[in-house]
Amino acid sequence: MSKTSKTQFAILGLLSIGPMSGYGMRQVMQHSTSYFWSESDGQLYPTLSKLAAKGLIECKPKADKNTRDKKEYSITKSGLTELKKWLAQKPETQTVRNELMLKLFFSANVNPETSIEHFQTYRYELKSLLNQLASTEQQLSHEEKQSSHYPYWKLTIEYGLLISQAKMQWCDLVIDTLQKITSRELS
Amino acid sequence: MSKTSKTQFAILGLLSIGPMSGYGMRQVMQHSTSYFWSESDGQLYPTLSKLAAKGLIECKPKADKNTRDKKEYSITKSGLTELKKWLAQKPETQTVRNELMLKLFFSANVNPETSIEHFQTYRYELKSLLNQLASTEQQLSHEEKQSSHYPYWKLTIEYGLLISQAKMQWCDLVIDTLQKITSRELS
DNA sequence: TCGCACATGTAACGCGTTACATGATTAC
DNA sequence: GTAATCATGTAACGCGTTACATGTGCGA
Repeated sequence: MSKTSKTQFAILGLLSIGPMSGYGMRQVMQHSTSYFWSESDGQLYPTLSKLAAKGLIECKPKADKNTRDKKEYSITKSGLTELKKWLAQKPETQTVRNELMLKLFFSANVNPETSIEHFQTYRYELKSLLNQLASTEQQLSHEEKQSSHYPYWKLTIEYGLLISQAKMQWCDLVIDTLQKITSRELS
Repeated sequence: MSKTSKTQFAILGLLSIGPMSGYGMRQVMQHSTSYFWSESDGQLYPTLSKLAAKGLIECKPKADKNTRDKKEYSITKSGLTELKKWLAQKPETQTVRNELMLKLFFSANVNPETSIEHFQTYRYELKSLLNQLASTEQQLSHEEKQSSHYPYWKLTIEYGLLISQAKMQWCDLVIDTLQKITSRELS
């Protein structure tokens, strides 16, 4: 049943915040949602055209300034209705595919040192995500505190922080366990 | 670069544990890895044929008993080499797409009650996953303690437990925050 | 003037899900 | 006898990524 692409709703959602260009959407997603949602160009631009054709969004080419190719989109009434309809529906529980976990599950086939390296890299990646989230949280509490979106955005950041911290703790457990296997193998 | 399907490695990995039928793989995945990895029939069976054609796995039709259609596969030497090669490679950091989070991010557009319902459902789902993981952990410590896979399988379960608990705590935070918004709106 | 960020799009291609198709065996 | 489980497969279809294509404006 997960047939219909969610790209359209990601776009409608972003435009519910305010008018924006396709490029602007990419920027926002890269800086704010990348740890739980992202879109590629190949999805984004064609979907913008489709939504405009359906009348869910409108395009106002910025001819007023200096006629760059820039296209600014905004959400229409029917677009907002569609978005609200989707938001009211129960989120589908998606099938997960975590390669790191799949590898760990079969890692009895390789020496523990190999796995330890992977997890040290992973730990480092988690750390930089945590730093990034912390600075986004700071920024948010300064710039958006009055917005109706604020509590919701704050909750998503909270998710990122809590889950990443939990993953990091688990990472430490993994590294510790694997190191014990190594020393047991040596003795 | 994430072009090559990981289905083949999931299969090779399962066969590194022991000989198994396609159906058997489905069972194992459903019971042991579904919270971090799953395969659909449409991926599984064609990939089995491809791997057999490449000589990475072998098929021994169980003609000895009562000639059911059952096919038992086992991994070959070159298959094991391929698996180890993959395990040694750094896991790719995959792009995440979490619909629950995407909805939350835009939920200022709907009333908080709607979101609260979604999160109560989600919380319930997390709870049953936790129960399932706890019983799997019990089973594992009784049946597989001697296996070289044991520490690795235990770590994956630990992941499931820790992350699900963190998600549940966050869930409580979300529900609590949304309820405060509701009561503020009423006053 | 060179390279980067801005800015929009298209085409190819493989992946993965869903639904369909088929049939045997077992338990009630 | 009939429903559920065991068991294997195929075909259609859309989704999403990657790479390609193109061009502007700006700062070093």
